[in-house]
Amino acid sequence: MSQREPNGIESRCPIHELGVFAASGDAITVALHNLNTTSFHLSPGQMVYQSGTPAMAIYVLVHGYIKLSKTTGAGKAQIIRIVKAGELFGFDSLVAEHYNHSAITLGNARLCCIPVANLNALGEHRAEVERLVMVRCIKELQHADERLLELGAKRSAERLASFLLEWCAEATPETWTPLVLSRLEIAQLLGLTIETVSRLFAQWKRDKVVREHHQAILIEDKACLSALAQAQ
Amino acid sequence: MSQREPNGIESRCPIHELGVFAASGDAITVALHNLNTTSFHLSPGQMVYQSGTPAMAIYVLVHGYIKLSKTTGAGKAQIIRIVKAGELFGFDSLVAEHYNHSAITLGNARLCCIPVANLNALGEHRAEVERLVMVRCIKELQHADERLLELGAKRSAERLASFLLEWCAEATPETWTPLVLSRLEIAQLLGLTIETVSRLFAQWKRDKVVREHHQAILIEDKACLSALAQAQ
DNA sequence: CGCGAAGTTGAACATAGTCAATTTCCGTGG
DNA sequence: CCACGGAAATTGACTATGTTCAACTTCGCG
Repeated sequence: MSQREPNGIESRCPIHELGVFAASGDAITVALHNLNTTSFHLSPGQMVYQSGTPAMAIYVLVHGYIKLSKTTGAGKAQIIRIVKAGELFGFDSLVAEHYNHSAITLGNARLCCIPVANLNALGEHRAEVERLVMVRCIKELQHADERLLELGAKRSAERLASFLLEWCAEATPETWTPLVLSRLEIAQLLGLTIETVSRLFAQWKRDKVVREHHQAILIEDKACLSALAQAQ
Repeated sequence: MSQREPNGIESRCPIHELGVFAASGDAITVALHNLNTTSFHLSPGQMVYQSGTPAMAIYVLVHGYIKLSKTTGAGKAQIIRIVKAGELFGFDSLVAEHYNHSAITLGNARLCCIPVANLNALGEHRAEVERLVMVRCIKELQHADERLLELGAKRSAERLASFLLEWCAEATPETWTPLVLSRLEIAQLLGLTIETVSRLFAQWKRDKVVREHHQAILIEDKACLSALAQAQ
């Protein structure tokens, strides 16, 4: 799967600089060079892989955001996870024939493709890389546990409040955080409808809990939003 | 083999006979003996580990069922996963200080505890075992994806129908499947209330879609239930 | 039997969904 | 630079799905 950049040149993948493999020692860093991976750019809304398609590579997101989603028999979509820079996705390729969800870019993205076949090139370091993958996978599982709790046991306001708090987790009280998701995408992530999300935003803007400018948001009253996230 | 014995006495763990490690070769099977794990019995409703508690072991369920659950700040519980015989749980111990959910038996259970510290005893085979853990973990992640779709994008009837179909997946048209979950537990698994679950069961019994005897169920009209699971 | 827990059922209610009408936003072309 | 067009978002009115509350029944077990 070798997509090309607009200029047609693929660039070396900065895989060893990424969070995923940041903790690895020198030996493994060197070994990763053997993967000879390349990074490439994708435009907004492009598909990295589609659900049901043969799974042959695991990916590292270098820059941007990716949404992983699944669709119901009736055509209703659910966003499974939002992948952030430095994270791994496409684990399916390590155990299954096909991907069990689709991966689509949100905005411009740069990612690094690691064909599973290339893992053999790692030789003795393969185990170390697999260990890193295992660790990441377990963390995703923990994250999934949390999301299951959100979807199964929380109301609309609690879900959206929790989401905003997590999304803006790194923001200081005065920094705006780009909201790369549309209302539809937020709805698909939280198991709600566009209208419900829109109404909650409107309410909270009136109540001076959050502010929204172009595509960015700012939490004005974090305490209040935390309370809203905690149910009642 | 797994001998039965009263509470308190531990017996050799039949870990190498289990589904988790069934695919492993002879070398790894021998290596697993080095873990020197023991299996033990738990009564219905006993806790294996509690959310927030130090995580120091990964478990293999030898016999019975375990529910993994999480609780909301407001005290509302969500069942994350039902562990079946032969499956692994407690992955958290491999990456985190604490478990992020609780594990409780459903009925009598026999399980095998693998303290993560003991993995060092595996020596060169550690990587192979970790690979097996990684594979299982990825499969759990796929399962979690499916559950997220259920909770986020399906209605009550679809969720319950899907659950019953999966639960009775191995049943032939005439075999009864023990339903080890109470109405409350089904509700907590599907993000519904006891009453909603009860009403759906009542409806489907009237419509001759399912039958329920003591603690067992039988799907009478699988086609109909499949249709119900598919939304509309 | 008789008790308590689990499950069922009904009626009222509330949360979120649906449908529809606007409005806002944003990119494109005149 | 403005006007236009289409997509996204907002808002309102209505509806429906599922929850809540409460009464009642059934089940399992001493």
